[in-house]
Amino acid sequence: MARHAGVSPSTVSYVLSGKRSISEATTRRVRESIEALGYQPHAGARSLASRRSNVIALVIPLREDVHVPVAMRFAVSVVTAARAVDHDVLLLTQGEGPDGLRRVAGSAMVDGVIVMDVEADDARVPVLRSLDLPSVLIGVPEDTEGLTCVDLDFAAAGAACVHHLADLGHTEVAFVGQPPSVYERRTGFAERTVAGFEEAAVARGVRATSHPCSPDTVREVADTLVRERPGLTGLIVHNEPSVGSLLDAFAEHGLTVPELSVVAIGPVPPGVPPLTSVDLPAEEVGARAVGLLMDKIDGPAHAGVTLLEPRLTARRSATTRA
Amino acid sequence: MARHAGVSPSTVSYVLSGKRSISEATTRRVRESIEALGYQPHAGARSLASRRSNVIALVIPLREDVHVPVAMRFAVSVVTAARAVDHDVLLLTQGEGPDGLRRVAGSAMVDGVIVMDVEADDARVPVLRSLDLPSVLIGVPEDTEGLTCVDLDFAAAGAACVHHLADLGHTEVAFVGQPPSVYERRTGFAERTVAGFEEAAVARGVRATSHPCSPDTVREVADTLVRERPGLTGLIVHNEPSVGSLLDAFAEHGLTVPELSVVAIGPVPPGVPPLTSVDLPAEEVGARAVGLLMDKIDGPAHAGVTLLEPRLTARRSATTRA
DNA sequence: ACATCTCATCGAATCGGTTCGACAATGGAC
DNA sequence: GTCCATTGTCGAACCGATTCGATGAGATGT
Repeated sequence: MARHAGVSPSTVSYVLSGKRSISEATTRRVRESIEALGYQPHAGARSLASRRSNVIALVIPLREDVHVPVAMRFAVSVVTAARAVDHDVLLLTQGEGPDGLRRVAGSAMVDGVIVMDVEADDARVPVLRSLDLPSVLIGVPEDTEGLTCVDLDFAAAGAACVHHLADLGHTEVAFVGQPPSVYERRTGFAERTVAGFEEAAVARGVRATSHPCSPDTVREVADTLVRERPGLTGLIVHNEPSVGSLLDAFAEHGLTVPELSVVAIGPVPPGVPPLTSVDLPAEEVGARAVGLLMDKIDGPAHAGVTLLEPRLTARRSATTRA
Repeated sequence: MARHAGVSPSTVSYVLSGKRSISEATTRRVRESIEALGYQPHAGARSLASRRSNVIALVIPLREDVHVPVAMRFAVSVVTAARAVDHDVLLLTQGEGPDGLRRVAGSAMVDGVIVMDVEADDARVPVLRSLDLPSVLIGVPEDTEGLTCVDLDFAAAGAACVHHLADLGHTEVAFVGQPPSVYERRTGFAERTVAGFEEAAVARGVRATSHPCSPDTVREVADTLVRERPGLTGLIVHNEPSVGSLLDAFAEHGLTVPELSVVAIGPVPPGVPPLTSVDLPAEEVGARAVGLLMDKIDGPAHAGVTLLEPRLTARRSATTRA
């Protein structure tokens, strides 16, 4: 390569990295040779010499209770954002657990790591602390000391739904959440949503109850609500995969939207009618996570928790109550 | 590291790779040092010297019409299988298209690539041919010359469903397939399933029609079938995300399972009643793909198309017709 | 005209492994 | 006791970039 352009290897490197000034003429010659030879620097050599692999690791969950399409949106947005800053993404699954982190860190395969689906007391967090590998969590554990986290402000999201319904005049609402297992393993976002919901309900003087819900307890949950909360007029659903069948179950009891006002948290399920909802801005979260990670990779960045403000979009599945 | 164990670097390398015989005593000493120091070889240095990165690329689709959970199952099984043979997985999205392949190949980032969601006339195929990068396709394009492909035998799957229904005495069946866009871009598996279905229907003398179906045409499709195929008794659904709402739509016309016999192709949707179906063996496909890729990486392997035999599991959503 | 400074480029060291040829020690075979 | 093969280990070259100090050529100041 260098020979083809008639310059030294170091010159080529400087043309590519721009770390020293190179004359325009030389730059052109080098670029032409690059083009002509289809030259691409050897990633391994580069990472060896520069101590940068230009790869980040993404740990994705593969638990059965996480909603896969949502996880995938995060993953795709992370890849897209990473590519935009010239980085590739190595896929780690939960399978290896903390050891996977140790491995990719120890072998210098990656410059940093993004961890999804963080639990309140996550086994990977101490490992990250001990590893001095730049990392960003998507999600918020209990103890965030020294950590960099990004997430939607789920507490605010839960509260926003309550406020929306309360503003419309509702005084009897219920929250239908994630499968029980999600709460049992203390997944941050689920807990925080319920907390935000309950707090806001108290503040607004709204009668409220909350109910975990998995795909096969949908009917049960609906039955219970119809039976025990006869005055119920508002429903907040934080359970994307089940919202469809949940509304069907209510319909069988004669309760249909918008007679029953419904607000969803999460991506809007394709279906009629379109639901009033707080969207989950996966693209933004992914992009922010990558941005923060890059900051940490070059330069000692400030740790901290970034919570994205929820945005509620009214779509007429929630209506005024006298 | 080498110094800590009192041996030369090459000896360490041979202990790790096993490419030369090393005395048991030395091996033990080296292993102890590895343990004590938490030593991990530098991936870049290794790939530079050995011309092997021990990383494979996985190109995953992110089109809106592919069913994400299914794609994810493939991805996870590929990662798992790759880890089992000491390889990591680099995630590429469709975003970069063929250039992504060129990039990772040119920079020697990966030893091979697995491509998912292959179309009949896929733009990435010629690139793969030109790249001399070991590759395996999950899916089958039109021209498979020189390619290594793995997939479920979707034609056989489509046929198996027809045979199952025909064996049960059905003579009027319909096939509800993927969204129109999937056929328009000529995705291999979708085309082959319909072909297998139609062929088998002719062979068994069954009256058959096939119908693309997207989430928002579910009702339309059901209406059409009820109206135009009054004698319909058997339904084959190759559309995981919509099967639930499709059956609901039929139910509204008074046609319920198992009065209407239903056979699904794809992962069984969680719900009652459990459907008779041909499962999509994602784990096996992923593992096979990785296995074949490893063969190609070390050793000139034989190209060819591997089609996994479909397995139909009767689950009583399809019943005898007099 | 001379010292100084800047700009562009080069050479050499370095990153941390792998691999091959060489070599000493050991053990049989004759 | 010599010769040869085998086994275990080492040394050195090499993989292909990056990076830093050095250097030569011009430009600038005086």
